[in-house]
Amino acid sequence: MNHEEETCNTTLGLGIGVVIKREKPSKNKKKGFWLDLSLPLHPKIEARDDHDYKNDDQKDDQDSFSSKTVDDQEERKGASNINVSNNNDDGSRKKLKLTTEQTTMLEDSFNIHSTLNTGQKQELAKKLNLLPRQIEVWFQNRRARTKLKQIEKEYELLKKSYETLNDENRRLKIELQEVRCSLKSDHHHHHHQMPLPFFVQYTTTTTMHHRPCDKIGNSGEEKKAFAVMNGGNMDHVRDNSNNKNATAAKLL
DNA sequence: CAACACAGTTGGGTTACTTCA
DNA sequence: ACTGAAGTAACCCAACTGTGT
Repeated sequence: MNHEEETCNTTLGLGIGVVIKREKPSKNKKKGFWLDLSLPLHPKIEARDDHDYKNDDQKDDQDSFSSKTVDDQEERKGASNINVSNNNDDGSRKKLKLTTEQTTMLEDSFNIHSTLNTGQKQELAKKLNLLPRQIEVWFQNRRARTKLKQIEKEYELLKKSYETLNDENRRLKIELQEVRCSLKSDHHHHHHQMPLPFFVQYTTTTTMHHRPCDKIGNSGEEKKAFAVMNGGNMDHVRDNSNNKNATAAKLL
């Protein structure tokens, strides 16, 4: 198309006509006739915009079903397949819906191997009466879906794990608060030391210069909780019962 | 350079839901 | 209050583009 023709094609007119409105067919939508008074100011451009073609070369690609590979082009020559025609009469993109049988076979094949070599692709395409390119695209999309689902699963697991730790952290903070209160009142009224729970030192920021492992209690429960606070690592858990009372004194 | 994988995007089709006459 | 048509948002998925290997 020449440039002048394209830029000058802006006619203005007044008219009335019956237009069949293009709508997506739907089960709950009935077809009908529409009286449309709207007038495209630039029909040629509008028609192009519908399909979002960036240039003529790309349009050509679309028309040839993006058959980039020799395989596909060869395949197309002899194809009498309805799936091969990619565009509607009005130029809009046709959406292929794979049959249940095709999907089942593709799924079965995907379960065996998530990627295909050229031979397998050709064979499957022949079996399903599709283009190798369509097989390729299906496998790409299928891998993407699998990956997405995997990521979603991992996200849920991490979220659960985070919530559990958060709850535990909140619980321990409350417990610490209670212990501190009782210790303070004991110290004030009776002037003698009480044994401190193992975790006191690790949940306060004032005593972090001490190695955590030196202040941990000796019971199984204490060790486990300490490991949780250290990301599940039990390596630093060791006998330190001797330090507990001294730690309590320091804290006060 | 061809072939391929992958991430991201586009657009057609479907479905569930809402609004309104 | 009920019903059906129409509008819309959300979703799915085939197909595409761009990039890297």
